[in-house]
Amino acid sequence: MKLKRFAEKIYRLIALIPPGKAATYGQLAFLAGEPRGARMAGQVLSRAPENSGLPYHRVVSASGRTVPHWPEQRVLLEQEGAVFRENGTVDLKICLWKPRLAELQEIEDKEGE
DNA sequence: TTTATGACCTGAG
DNA sequence: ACTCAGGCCATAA
Repeated sequence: MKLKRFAEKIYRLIALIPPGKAATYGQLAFLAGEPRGARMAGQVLSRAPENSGLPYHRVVSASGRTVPHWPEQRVLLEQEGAVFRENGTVDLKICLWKPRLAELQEIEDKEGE
């Protein structure tokens, strides 16, 4: 299953997002090697295990919208210092995560495992 | 096989 | 600056 590997990458990427910052589904999908997989990324997260310790709350839509039916997400982000705008979206102008190349290379396929 | 449904994205207007 | 239609892609019915 290819999706499994995609999901794996997504998880590893999310683990890299620092507090106070946020990544978008499309961004993650792209970094995972699936430029048009934004939607799939969302799907992966929606089914992701709840208690894996990963900072799922640091993933928002490209417009900065938080997850529907999960108001707590905003609180978590604000506690870390993330900035929100009047319209209730994350201010990506400030909080968008910009990964360094070095970190990304760590993620590169490890085929097995 | 076809249709509906999302934790989506982008370009128009 | 915001809304929307159309495009996108895997899954479920």
